[in-house]
Amino acid sequence: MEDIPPRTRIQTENRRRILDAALDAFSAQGFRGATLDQIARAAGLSKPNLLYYFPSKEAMHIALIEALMDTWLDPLRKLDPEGDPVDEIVGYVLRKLDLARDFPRESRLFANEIVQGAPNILPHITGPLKTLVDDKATLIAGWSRSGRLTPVDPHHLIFSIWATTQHYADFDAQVRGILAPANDAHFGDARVFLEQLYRRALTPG
Amino acid sequence: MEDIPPRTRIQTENRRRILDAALDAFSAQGFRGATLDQIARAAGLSKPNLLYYFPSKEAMHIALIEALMDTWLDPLRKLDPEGDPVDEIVGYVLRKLDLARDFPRESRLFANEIVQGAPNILPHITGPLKTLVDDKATLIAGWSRSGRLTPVDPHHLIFSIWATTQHYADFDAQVRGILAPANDAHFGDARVFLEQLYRRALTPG
DNA sequence: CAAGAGTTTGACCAAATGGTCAGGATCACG
DNA sequence: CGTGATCCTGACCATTTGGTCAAACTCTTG
Repeated sequence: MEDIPPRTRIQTENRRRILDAALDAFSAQGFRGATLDQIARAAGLSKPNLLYYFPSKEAMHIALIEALMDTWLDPLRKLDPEGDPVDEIVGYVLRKLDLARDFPRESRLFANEIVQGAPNILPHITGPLKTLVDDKATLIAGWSRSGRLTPVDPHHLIFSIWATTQHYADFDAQVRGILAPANDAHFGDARVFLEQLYRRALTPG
Repeated sequence: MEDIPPRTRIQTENRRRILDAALDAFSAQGFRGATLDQIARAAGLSKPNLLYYFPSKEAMHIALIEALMDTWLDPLRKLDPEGDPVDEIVGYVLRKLDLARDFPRESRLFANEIVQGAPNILPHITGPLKTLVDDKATLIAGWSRSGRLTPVDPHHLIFSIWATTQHYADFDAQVRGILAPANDAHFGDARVFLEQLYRRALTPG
């Protein structure tokens, strides 16, 4: 639960490098697929040195996931009850898509964890995450009731937004294999498509 | 490439049991997370016996993925140029959702593979899969041009359908954690939501 | 039922892997 | 500059894991 904050500069810097290397490894090969040797090499440290900063491989994994959860849900928290419903949701979609483009490793780390049954974060999902989602679902339901948003199941709307946006990070290999783009240009097309999809589906009338 | 077909009844039965156990293991824990001992125990066979039927762990993985690819893309192949465009696409969505409900292990196996960079199936993705998708994208683009479908980027439409439907298999742990359903009832709600989402977004006018 | 093909297994192995530890190097600071 | 705290490492260890193999068992069929 409580993190003892790093004290020295060396600690700050080395913990950062370790977590960065570990994020590379875990997101690309899953928890079991990543090895300490590999992480150590990428971080430029020796294996025992890794274990000087983190008591175990699992501790690195947990540290990464906890750090992730914080920022990951930020776009959802920003859903503003005062704004225009359709604009708010479209804005959420686009912010989430930005996250997928800018933090694909974090997205894949999360995906790996959930696909394998969420062994380390089920409590978080059924706790704070569920609370937040239920809260925003109520907001969306209110918008629907007021007629400013097409009536939809709010939970499944949120699921669909997660799915469509994270898809570009998690299934990047497939997307690139099919589109064969030289760069990240396809994110622009995805932006246009998703905005249109949700705007048309959610605008009443 | 070429499979030597099993000859005896024992071979047929044991290969089936091994692949079933391997699918359980690989889909739940990824390729590296699954162990031969675990698969052997689940299949009710000894570890050396496993390796009598398959030359290596990887051979099991490849056999599973190849078997999967075949049926996985069937719904997309069924997109009928003669049908009503919106109905065809909605039908595709619902068929894909049925697959996610009925074959979640296969979906997760595929997800694990892609998230980790599709090391074993990139050729298939850039080959036959891309060909099929490009073909159907052309069909959808034609529907759009004829005015019977809202103009959309066909590739991203297909991606969004994959994402929203497979989400219910791949992120099952998260969906259940948030909805806390006692059974598979949420698939009914997903059905209603997705049909509405795509029908509203794609119907012209 | 004899015999060869097909099937199964216990014992074993090499490599990989997460982790430990005693001691040495380096740094911060009085 | 001395000294205690912090940082780092080579050597080592136990376990796990994918895979091998010779021998034994069982099934089929002439």
